Amino acid sequence: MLENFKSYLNTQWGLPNDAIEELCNGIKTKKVVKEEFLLKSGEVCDLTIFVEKGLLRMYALNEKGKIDILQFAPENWLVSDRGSVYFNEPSNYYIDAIESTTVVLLDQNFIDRISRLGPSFRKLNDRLLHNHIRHLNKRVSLLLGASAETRYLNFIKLYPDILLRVPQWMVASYLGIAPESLSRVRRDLAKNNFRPG
Amino acid sequence: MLENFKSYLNTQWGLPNDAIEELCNGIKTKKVVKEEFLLKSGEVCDLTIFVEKGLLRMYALNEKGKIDILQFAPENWLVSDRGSVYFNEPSNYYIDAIESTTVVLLDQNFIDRISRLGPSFRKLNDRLLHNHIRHLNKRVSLLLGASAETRYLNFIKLYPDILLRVPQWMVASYLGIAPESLSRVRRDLAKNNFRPG
DNA sequence: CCTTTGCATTGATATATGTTAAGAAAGACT
DNA sequence: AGTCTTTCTTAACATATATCAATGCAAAGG
Repeated sequence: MLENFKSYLNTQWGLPNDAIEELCNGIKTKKVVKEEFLLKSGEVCDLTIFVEKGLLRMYALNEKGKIDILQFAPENWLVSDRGSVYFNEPSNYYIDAIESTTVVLLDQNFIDRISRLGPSFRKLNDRLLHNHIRHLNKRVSLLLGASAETRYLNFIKLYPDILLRVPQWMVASYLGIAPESLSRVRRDLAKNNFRPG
Repeated sequence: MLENFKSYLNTQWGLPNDAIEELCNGIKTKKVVKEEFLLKSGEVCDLTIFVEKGLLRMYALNEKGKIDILQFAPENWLVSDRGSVYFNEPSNYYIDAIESTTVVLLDQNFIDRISRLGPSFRKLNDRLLHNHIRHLNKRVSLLLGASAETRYLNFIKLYPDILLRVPQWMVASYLGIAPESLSRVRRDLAKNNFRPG
């Protein structure tokens, strides 16, 4: 139970095993069935989600009422609307389960407790924030200036595992193109002897 | 001299005036002429730039060799490739001056000194990071699912001042469209009695 | 086992946006 | 003032991607 989370606490947070057991006592976990929501637009997001097993997505609804996927969150990922948490304001995003998923819910109480154990949480969180910004900058620049094909190739390199776990239309949604367009991009790549992986 | 920066230190960082004078002693400022670079792709970014007066931009070159503007930085803004600073890796971005600009260069030495003055710097930095992520998430979701017109209208609302200070083709570059397309978007908006401001 | 449902693919067509080229307007420089 | 440069606009045309509709397929559920 919670193997991934405990291993994460150990390797990423640098916590010793006894502290981990201590921490995990009052911890909230949850089984999320496919299509169940952990956050809906309009709600204030008050927690960070660690994915123990399974796969989540975070998305927005666009002006045409369609889903735009901002990010996927497979095992060992943290996902949250950080803006909503930090500024305590309603979120514009949804987080739900693509697969049946086991998550660890990190609320303010947990953050407080882990912060008291030393500065390592703060350091990790700082790294996560910077990494997130770096990643988003890259994403923005690809969306600004790269073709659908380039964006798709980049996606494959970055998330080869996710590619195999979600339907193609979700990849298209992440890339900002129609599923039919992605199908054609793939056909053209195949024509030129491209093989993923 | 450095009025904006000092006022920023006071109101945003919550520093008292004597501490500010103390801090500003060894500080590095720089006059940047139009088109002069503060960061080039391939360099490791080792500082954060505060814009005292003037206007900077941060951009990437796309696969066609064209400029994609990630952000503008007018007075009282901080700009930096945070990823490059934090992970000490080469940047993919450029930062240069759109107008003749006076900047304050915040290097590690400055950060160290200001950190010693108390926890308020840390808190502000944390807020800046979260705000940045919130902003980038919004930008990504607009690029994923909104039309050029919607993105332009959003830009006007968000940066009415910048609209008047940069050539239209830079706005187009920020929006991820060709300058001719922006021209058409504007014509169509005008046709329907739209007036900015 | 059959039906239903969701997904991927394809073709035909539509639309938004890009490209090229030209000219007009506005600034910058001498 | 005149010349050069940059910017903006417009038009004609090209292209990437979207939309609509139909089909096939495979997995899920009765």
